[in-house]
Amino acid sequence: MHRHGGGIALMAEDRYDPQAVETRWQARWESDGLDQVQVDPTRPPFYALEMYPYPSGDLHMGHIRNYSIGDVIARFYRMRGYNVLHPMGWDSFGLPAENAAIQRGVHPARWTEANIANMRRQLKRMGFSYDWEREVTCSSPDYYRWTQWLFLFLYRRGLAYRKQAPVNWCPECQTVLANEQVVAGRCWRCESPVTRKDLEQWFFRITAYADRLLDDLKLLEGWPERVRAMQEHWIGRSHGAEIHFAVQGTDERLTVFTTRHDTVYGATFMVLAPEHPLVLRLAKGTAQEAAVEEFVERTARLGAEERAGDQVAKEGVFTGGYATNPMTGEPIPIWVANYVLMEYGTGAIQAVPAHDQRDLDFARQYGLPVRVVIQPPGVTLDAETMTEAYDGEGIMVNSGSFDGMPSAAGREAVADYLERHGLGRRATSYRLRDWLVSRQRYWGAPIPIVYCRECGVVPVPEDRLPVLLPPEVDIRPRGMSPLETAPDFVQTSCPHCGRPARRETDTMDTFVDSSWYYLRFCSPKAMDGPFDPAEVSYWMPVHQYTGGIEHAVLHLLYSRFFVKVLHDAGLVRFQEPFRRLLTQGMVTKEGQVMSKSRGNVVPPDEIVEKYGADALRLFILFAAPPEQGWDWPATGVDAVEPMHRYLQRVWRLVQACRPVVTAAGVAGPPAGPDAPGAGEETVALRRQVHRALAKATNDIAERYNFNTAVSALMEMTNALYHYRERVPAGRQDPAALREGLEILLRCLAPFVPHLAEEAWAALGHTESAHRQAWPQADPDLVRAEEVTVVIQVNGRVRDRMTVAAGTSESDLVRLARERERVSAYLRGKSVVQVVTVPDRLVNLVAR
RNA sequence: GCCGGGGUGGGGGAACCGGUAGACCCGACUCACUUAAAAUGAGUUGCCCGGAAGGGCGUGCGGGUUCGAGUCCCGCCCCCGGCACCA
Repeated sequence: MHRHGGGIALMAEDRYDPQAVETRWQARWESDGLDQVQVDPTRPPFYALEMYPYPSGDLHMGHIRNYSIGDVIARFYRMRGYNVLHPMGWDSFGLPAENAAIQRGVHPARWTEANIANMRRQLKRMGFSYDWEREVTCSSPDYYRWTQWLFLFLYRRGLAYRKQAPVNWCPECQTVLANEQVVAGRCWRCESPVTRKDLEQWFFRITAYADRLLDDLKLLEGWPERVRAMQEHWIGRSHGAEIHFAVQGTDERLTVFTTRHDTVYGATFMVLAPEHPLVLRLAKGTAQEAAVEEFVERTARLGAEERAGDQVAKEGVFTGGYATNPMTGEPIPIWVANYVLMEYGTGAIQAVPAHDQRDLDFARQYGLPVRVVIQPPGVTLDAETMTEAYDGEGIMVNSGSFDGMPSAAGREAVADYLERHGLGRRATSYRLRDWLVSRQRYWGAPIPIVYCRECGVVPVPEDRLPVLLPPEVDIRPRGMSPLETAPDFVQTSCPHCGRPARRETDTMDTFVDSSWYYLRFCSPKAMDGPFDPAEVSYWMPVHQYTGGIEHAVLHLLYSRFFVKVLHDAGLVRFQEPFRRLLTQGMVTKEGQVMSKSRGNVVPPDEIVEKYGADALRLFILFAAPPEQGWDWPATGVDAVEPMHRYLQRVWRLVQACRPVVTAAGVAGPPAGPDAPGAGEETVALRRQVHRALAKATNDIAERYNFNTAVSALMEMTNALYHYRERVPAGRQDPAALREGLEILLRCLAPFVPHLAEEAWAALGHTESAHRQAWPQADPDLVRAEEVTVVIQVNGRVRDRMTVAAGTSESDLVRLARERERVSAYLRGKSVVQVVTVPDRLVNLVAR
């Protein structure tokens, strides 16, 4: 055994210095325009997109993870010959800028600019390969002009409208919120309990696209199941029926929505939502009037959480009115209760306590009758004593001429009957509501609408866009739009008749900005429209979108809606914006979200300073598969150190091999596995290198398992290191070493672009490592020559043997039975069955 | 409650189609180099019994299918994320 003492020794000055190397190459790449792209019809496009950040001031670990993943994908596809669009921009409208302005007296625009400058610096320092020429900033007039244009585009298509409605109000943010932005009754941003307000607001008619948004989820095979499930649930389509109930003593009728019209004979009472317009009218003049009024008033005051939260007890009062069950003709009492929502269905339900748990709870609480109309298989329900409603399928009973019908068939039969007799009709209901886009805040795109006393609601003509945000406005929140306080903004003339008119003073939800930014990136400087159709048709749809799961419903649903509208107008050819979606897991610290207020932030800047961007990138990719949540280790910044050590190891390897592999005559291919001169160790090395290459390629392209791709590259490094260290110099093939090193460096390029480039240049290359083709694994080398075959006796591993790959099954069995250790286990027994898996195992079943 | 994802060494995580459980990295331990330490390199490291050879146990729990189960099936438990009176 020969030993080299200190291994691959290096002089101190040869240490890899990430700070110097990384900044040097960043400057070089920038001046070379390495990452800039144009449409090129001769090459296949690949649009690699990561969700653009809100410019909060600093990159956090979630960004680093998101963008490191995206950068590997972008660089990988570039090396595979694709023309890769990889842009970055800023989701720069939004509340934090205003809050900072209020707290520190700095204008939101200035605050935003400063944050963008810092975060752009941080992104560049990470070496992400963005085409910065395409940077978009959605708070810039060049951008929001087109956001306004798109608002008008929706308006002209009847998809933007104004209505008076009860809306979610966040008292902390002093603005309204869309349903998607209310999480468990609280504001998604500040977590304050949301209250209700009755306001006239602008909405986008996303419900008109509910069916397509739902049905087309099936097309999104490249999306994670959980995201599709979340959207499916959010849209919440239910097929059922509307049934009309006549209100006794009036001409009124009450319509309910139900998915269980097969249970209509069991409807023993009705329940209305407290906001239902009929509630007060029904009670009027009855003994119940005062009680109903009191109840309605009391529930109206409550916020969403207190009103409809999980732990809120059901509560209601009898309205004094009766309806007629259209099937039985019986009078049934009409109640009002907190568990019925005005927003869903018709705001009224038929209560079938025997077959709906909520109705049963309510019926038991108030002593209302229970009637069994569906008989489950094998059990007999007792209406008097049952405490659990039976909501499954069964046989209809107590249901007149429908008795004996299975419930599924009964639904069809009842629906036919209702339709035939004008008592109701088949209907579909959705959870999805229209998207409320008005915001009573300053830092957003002004809604481009003017109100004229003569002409009414008048859109600002497209050629007068953008409607600019006035710079000097008192933005302190006061429950109304800050733009109200800017007379020069508010007072305008009607674009239609020229008379004095008022501008709309609300701004748009910032999710409108992000619903189309991916289109703008295709032609960021387009002057004639939000995007250039030719450029968009080359790049779109996005091939790979990477971002946080928190946008599973919000941003991803809104963007899908926008694309469908644009598609219908013939402006884009595709139906879906994002072909493949990768949602990376959250980075936490001690199980908690990293945040300044918690004081558990691991600052990327510090890591970059200490170990370099490459080490940080590699660390976060190596730690866990991208979809998985992951907790930053207790060692904090220093957790990255092992990756720094690995990069030093790669560098030492390259330095040590350099004189040998760059010597004259080494450029040719190494001797093949069958060449007479090829030493055993050399072939073994090449097998290891090519096998690791094949694994890394597959892990990146097919599985997005960057952690295992990195581990394959580490194994490749170890194989090269051991070859160089342990094989006697005379038997080392410099060409094989060179081949291995060059494969390694090209594979490392997407992960650690700076080190790869520096080492690539050190091997004498003058063209960038990032302009190289991704290496191809040689199938002859990937294929194993010798394999370890496991020998089992009765399913337990008892021995292993090394045989030539492809050894026949009969030979395998013969060889296995010859083994001493195996025969010891077989002594006194007879083999009754033999199972072989070629190249893997032999299992001898003996008794 | 419903939907989605998990539970594997001291830690992060591998095992892709039912076929060598624990790749790779960290930590720990031993050794070399060093006056010493760091760095670097060589090695050991799932648990238990054993001096060793060797044997037994082992992927949340209980069953099952199979020559063979981390992987498939049935029934549970726990953790994370989403939704939550949606009729």
